[in-house]
Amino acid sequence: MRLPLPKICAIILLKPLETWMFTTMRPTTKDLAKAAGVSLATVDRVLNGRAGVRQKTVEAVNDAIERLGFQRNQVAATLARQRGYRFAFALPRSGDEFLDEIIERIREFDTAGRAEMVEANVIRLDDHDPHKSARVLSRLTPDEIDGIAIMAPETPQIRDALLRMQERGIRTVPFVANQHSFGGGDFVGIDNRAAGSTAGRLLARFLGPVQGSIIVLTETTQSRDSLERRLGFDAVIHRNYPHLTTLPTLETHGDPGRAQHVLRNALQAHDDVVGLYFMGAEARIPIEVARVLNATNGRVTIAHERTPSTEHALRKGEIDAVIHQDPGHLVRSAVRILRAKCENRATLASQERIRTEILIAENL
Amino acid sequence: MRLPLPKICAIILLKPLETWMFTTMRPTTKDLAKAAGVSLATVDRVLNGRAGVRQKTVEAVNDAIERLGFQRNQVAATLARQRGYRFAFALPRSGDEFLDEIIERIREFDTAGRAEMVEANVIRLDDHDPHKSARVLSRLTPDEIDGIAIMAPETPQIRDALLRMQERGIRTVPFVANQHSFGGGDFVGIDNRAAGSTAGRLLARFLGPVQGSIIVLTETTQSRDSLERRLGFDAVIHRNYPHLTTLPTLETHGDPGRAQHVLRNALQAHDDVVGLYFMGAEARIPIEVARVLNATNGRVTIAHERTPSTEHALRKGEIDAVIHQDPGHLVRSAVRILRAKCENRATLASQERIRTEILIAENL
DNA sequence: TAAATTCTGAGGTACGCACCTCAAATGCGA
DNA sequence: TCGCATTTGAGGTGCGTACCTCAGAATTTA
Repeated sequence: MRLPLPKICAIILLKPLETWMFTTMRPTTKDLAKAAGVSLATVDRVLNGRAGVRQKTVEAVNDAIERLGFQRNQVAATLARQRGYRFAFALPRSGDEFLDEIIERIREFDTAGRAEMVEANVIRLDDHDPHKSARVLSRLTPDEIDGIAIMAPETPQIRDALLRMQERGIRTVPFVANQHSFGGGDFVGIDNRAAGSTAGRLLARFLGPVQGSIIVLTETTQSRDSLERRLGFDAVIHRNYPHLTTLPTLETHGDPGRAQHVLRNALQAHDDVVGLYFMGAEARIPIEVARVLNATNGRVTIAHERTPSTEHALRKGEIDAVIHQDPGHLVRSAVRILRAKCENRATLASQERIRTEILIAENL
Repeated sequence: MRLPLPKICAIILLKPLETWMFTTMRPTTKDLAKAAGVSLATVDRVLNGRAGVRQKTVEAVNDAIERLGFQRNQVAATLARQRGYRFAFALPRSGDEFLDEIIERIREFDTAGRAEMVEANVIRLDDHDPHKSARVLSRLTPDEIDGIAIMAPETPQIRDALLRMQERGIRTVPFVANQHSFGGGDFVGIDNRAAGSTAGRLLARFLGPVQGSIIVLTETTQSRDSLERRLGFDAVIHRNYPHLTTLPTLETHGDPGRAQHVLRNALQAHDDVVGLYFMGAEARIPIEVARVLNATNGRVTIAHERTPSTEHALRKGEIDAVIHQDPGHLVRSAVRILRAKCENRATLASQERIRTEILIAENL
């Protein structure tokens, strides 16, 4: 039997150097079987949760796993599966620039992941028809797909479809927006309340002692994200900066005309506007409209998500900071979580926390 | 022969949904051999760069690779290697809190990587004895180690040791600090000039219209990192904020006593200090000293690297922002780069760029 | 106690590639 | 054209696991 911890010291002659060593041999299922006093077949049954093993035997095997420090070799396991992992990202059909970035990262990941037998896919859901979306999700079978990251509104239909998918053995994880943490505390994305707080703090710090009011502009206040960001934003401003006033949230509904209208109105109604907060994921429209109205000039402006629009505006000094979440990290984290679920492994929470990044022109 | 692109459509009945499909079969070395009209042995020779193949044959195989879109199955390749990947991080013996964080992440990675047949190791180098360090590195053989990430001063000895390691077939990558980009443009770490600029911009923005001078404190000005950060910092301040003056860099040499001395002197010599920039990786000492001297109170202060010290100071409001690079990303990126080198693959530059993060209390 | 049921073992194949050996074919120069 | 070195082919083994079958052992039930 090969023990888990025989090591060779890489630099045995250099004792004074602190170094830990490389493991040479790791116990295999064969070692496990011998240690547990059962056959390979039984070990396989236990490891893969197949039926037909007495409780006592299961415990004997688990005991041996513990004793040997056995870890399944995922490389061999993946190869033996005869098929790679197939993950999908269910995203809304209507998208913004940030969504485009995410999709590009998924494509990149898919290309790179081939060699590791991991594939990533995008499914576009009709965001205005929860029934249809739910039907699409309900049609997926474990044959086609191992796991799915979902960005979809929290309707009862979707919720139900998710539950049924999980029952069929498809792993799920809520992704970036529009979803409760659901079915086990996993969630891929930033804490939007903290993101709002960050924006608020930064806006106030950049303003310094200047007094006045702040315009808050977003696509729609209906979304959970907007709500949370607004909460975090207001909390910081109200608690710490009484000389600043936050105006009611304005909505663009994704329409440049309307955006221009509401922004112009707000600027006319309040002659003391010193800051703007573009709260939604689609900052392109607010930025363009603000450019036309010359609204950010002399005011501090903060937007969300790095996209070509925000990047350009940041470089030109039209806006002052961008609160961001890295789409590459989002994608890779989702895949890691889904894969860990497939393999019944835990994930390192610290590694999977998506950072709320602050971008200014200098650290783009 | 199996083509690379036969697909099954996951949602064939849902045409209106945009979706790309899952690849079912990928060409194997066997397919490659058939397509190139050579044997498996020859394919193997070409793929693994073994000698004894006519140029014309090599081209035929490469041609077939191109035509089929062949990608080596890294899962199978890793399994067949009969041994996992062994990577090491050569780090200075004397460390700061940030180095501790990095080491912790290496440990985490090592634990998690076991299942993927990747091991990570730490080798501590004596930073005051380049000869000894070089000797340590020179002793490493490809049997023991596949690649190494190196944080060590750029002495001729080290440089030489690195070259010889590369000749022996050990992959290397400069890591975080003290190293030129060396041998191919890879470097794991942030752009320190940009980091300095970021710090400068942020400091100035937080200060607003306030006039005065800024104290810059670091461990030693000898290091390349300090130099670059200072350059970036000064560039931003001088170009954009003429009402601010940057004072000459003060050095702590890692000594709290000395730190307190130089800081107190500087504060006494200049009664207009409005900001502090703790430029080194070890902000603990400056923070503690500043606390004793009550130096940051009423002044804007920026430090580098998230550590228990900086995190605590940020939460307490003793400092205003931290410029950070994520140690987890550093470690994983180094491993990805080393592994890609081992497998003769390219890496996605966009994925490997380490972000210069800005942390404030709200986005910790 | 016999029969039915549940559990277990032994053995196999497969995944895609790395690495090995040895014989045969090919190309080359003289 | 021969002899030699170089190049190629055929075949093998092994990595650690998944997944399969079927016979026989152990246990439970009637």
